[in-house]
Amino acid sequence: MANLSEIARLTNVSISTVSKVLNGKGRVSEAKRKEILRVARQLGYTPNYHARSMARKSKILTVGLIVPDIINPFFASLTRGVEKACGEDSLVILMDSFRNLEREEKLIKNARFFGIDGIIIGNSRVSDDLVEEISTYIPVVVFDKFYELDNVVSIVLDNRYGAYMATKHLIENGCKNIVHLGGTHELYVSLERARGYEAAMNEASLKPVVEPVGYNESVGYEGMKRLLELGFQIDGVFCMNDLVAIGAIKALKEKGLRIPEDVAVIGFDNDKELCEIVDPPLSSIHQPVEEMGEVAAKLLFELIKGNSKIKRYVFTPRLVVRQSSLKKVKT
Amino acid sequence: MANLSEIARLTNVSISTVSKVLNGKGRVSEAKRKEILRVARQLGYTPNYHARSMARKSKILTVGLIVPDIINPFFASLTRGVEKACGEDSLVILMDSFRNLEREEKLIKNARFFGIDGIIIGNSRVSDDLVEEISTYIPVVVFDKFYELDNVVSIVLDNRYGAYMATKHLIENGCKNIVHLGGTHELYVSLERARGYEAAMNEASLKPVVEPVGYNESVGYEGMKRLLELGFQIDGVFCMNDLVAIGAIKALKEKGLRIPEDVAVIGFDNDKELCEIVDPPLSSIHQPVEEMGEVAAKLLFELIKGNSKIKRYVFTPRLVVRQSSLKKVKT
DNA sequence: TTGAAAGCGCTAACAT
DNA sequence: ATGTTAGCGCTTTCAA
Repeated sequence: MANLSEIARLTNVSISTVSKVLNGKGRVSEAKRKEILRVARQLGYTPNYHARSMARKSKILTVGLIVPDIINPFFASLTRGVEKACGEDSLVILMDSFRNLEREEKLIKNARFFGIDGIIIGNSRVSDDLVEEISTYIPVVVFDKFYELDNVVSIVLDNRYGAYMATKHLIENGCKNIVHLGGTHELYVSLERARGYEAAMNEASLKPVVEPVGYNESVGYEGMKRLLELGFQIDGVFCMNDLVAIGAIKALKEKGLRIPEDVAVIGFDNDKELCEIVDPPLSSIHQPVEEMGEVAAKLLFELIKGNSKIKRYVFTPRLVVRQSSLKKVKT
Repeated sequence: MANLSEIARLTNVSISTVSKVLNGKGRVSEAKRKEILRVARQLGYTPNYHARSMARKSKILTVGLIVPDIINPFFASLTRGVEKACGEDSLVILMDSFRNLEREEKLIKNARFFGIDGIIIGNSRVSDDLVEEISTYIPVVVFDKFYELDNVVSIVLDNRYGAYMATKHLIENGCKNIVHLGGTHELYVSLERARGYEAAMNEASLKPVVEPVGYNESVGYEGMKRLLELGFQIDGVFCMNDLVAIGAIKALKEKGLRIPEDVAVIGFDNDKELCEIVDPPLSSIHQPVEEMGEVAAKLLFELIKGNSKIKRYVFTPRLVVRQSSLKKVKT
C-alpha cells in the first residue's frame, strides 16, 4: 500500500508537503501540487484510516449496534434510524447475534476492542451484570429497560400503556370476553404488555385471561387453538405482537369464526407490511421504531461527548385501527 | 483514556512489560503481573484499536456492506449472510442508502477512507464507472451484474431461469393467458425476469403480455387493475416479486376472481413471511439470499488476500409451490 | 525478567 | 513555500 513517504520520495518533497497537498491545507506551489496529486492518483493512494485516527484530535465516531435478528423488521427499522442519525460522519458497526444470547453477550463484551466508541443494545434479554460491566468501559444505550448506571441511557416504549390502549379499544368496541396471547416471562416487554392488558380489563371489571405464548406466528396459532379447544367464549383477542395475531387469526378462521364480527383481534408493533396484507387488515399498536433508533444514536453521541443529561427516554405508542378490531358496537 | 504508559507509570515498570502482561506474552514475574492487571482493571483500560491496528501485522478485516434499504427483507437476509461469514474476527460496517442512489454512490466513494478493507454492493443500480473507479482502490463484490474488472467479483442469481421456471409452472398448470407484472428498465434483474418469462411463453407458443411495474404492493395492485380494465382475458400472472404479487391478488379479488381457480398467481423472492400469510399462500421463486451473502463475504476475503480465482458466482433459484398457483389441470 | 527503542502512517506545530 | 520534528498508543525485536 502506497503511503505518504512513498509519494514524497517519488516527488522529491517532504512528507508534510504531501500531507498538506492531499489535505488541501497550507500553501504549496502549483507545480509540486500537481505533481503530487498525479503521483498519488497513479499509486492509488488511500490514507491510512488508523494512522489518521491516531494523529487527529477529531475522530470519526463509531457506534456498535447489537441486534438479535436483523431480519426482524423491528430491528431493521431500528437500524435504519441509527443509520439516519449517524449521517455522514459516523460509522455503524452492525452486530447480529442470530438470536443467540450467548453470542450476543460475547459481541457486547468484545465491542470495546474494535475502536467502537459506544454501543446500542437492541433488546432486553442481556443480563444486567453485563450491561453494568461493559458500561464501565464504554457508553451504552439500551432499549426497553431502565438502568441506574452512570454510563447508560435507556430508551423505553410505554408498553404497558400500549397494551392498555389496545385492550380498551376492544372493550369500547363491545368485546366482553377478551383474552391475551402473550406474557411469557422471558421478555420484559412481554410482561409489561400483559400488565397493561390486565389493567384495562380490571378497570372494566372484566376477567383477564392470559395465554402465555412467545413471539411468532406458529405460537400464536397454537395458543389460540388451545384456548378455543378449552371452550372459552371469546369475542376479542389482544396479541403481544402482529405475528402472534396473524397466527391467532388463522386459528380463529379455521374454527369458522369471523373477524371482526365474531371475534375482534388486535396486535402490537404495527408492522405495516404485515398488518395491511392480512385479511382483514390488522389493527395494531404502533411504536415509532425508526425514530427510537435515531434518538438512541443521538443520546449515545451525547453520552460519548460526556453531556449525558438524560438517563431515560420514554416513547408513547399509538393505536392504529384497521378492520380486524372493528366489531359493530351495540349502542 | 487510560493507556499503557499510564499503567506503566503507576506500576513503575516499562511500557513493554505492561504490553506483555496485557497480551499474555513473554515472561513477567507474578508480582508485577498481578499489580499490572489490577491497575489496568481499575483504570478501565481498553487497548486503542487504531494503535493496535497500526502496530500489528495481522489486521481485523473490515467489510463495508452497502444496501439500499435494510428494512427490505431481501437485504436484511443478505446482511445476515455476510455477518455469518464474518464470524468473530471481521467487522461489518453497514451502510444504508435509504433508497437514495446519490447517497449510495457517495457512500461507496467514501468507503475507502474508513479503514474498510473491501466492500459488498447489494444492488445493481450503481453506475459501472463508479464500480470501476472504486475497484482500483479497494476490492469489490457486486450483486446481479457481471464486470470484467480485476478487483471485482460478481454474485448473480439466474433470474432469467427463475422467471422461466415460474412461467413454465403456470403453463403446466393449465394457464394459457399469462401476463407478467414487471420488466421496468430501471433494474437489471427486472429485465432479466421479463426475458425468462418471454422465453417460456414463446417456447409454448403463447403470447407474452408484459405490464411494466416497479417493486411494491401498490404498483402491483395498480398494474393488475389496469390490465383487468383493459379487458384482458387472464388465467395466470407471474409477478416480478412477492409484494407485486400481493398487490395483484388484491386487485384480482376485488374483481371477484378466485385464486387459483380463475387466475393462478406466482411471485418471486419467496419472502416466507409474506408468502405464507397471504390468502391463498403464494407460490414463489426462492433465491438463497442468506447463502449469497455468505458467499459474497467469503469471496471478498479471498479478493482481499489476493487469491481471486473466481470472477463470478451464479446461484440457481428454486421453485416453491404453494396454493396460489395450483389451478386444477385438465388432463 | 525487564526495558530501551524502532517503527506503523499520519498530522500539526514550529522552524527555515 | 517547504521541511523538520514531535507525537498519537501500541507491538516487537533486541539488548541488558
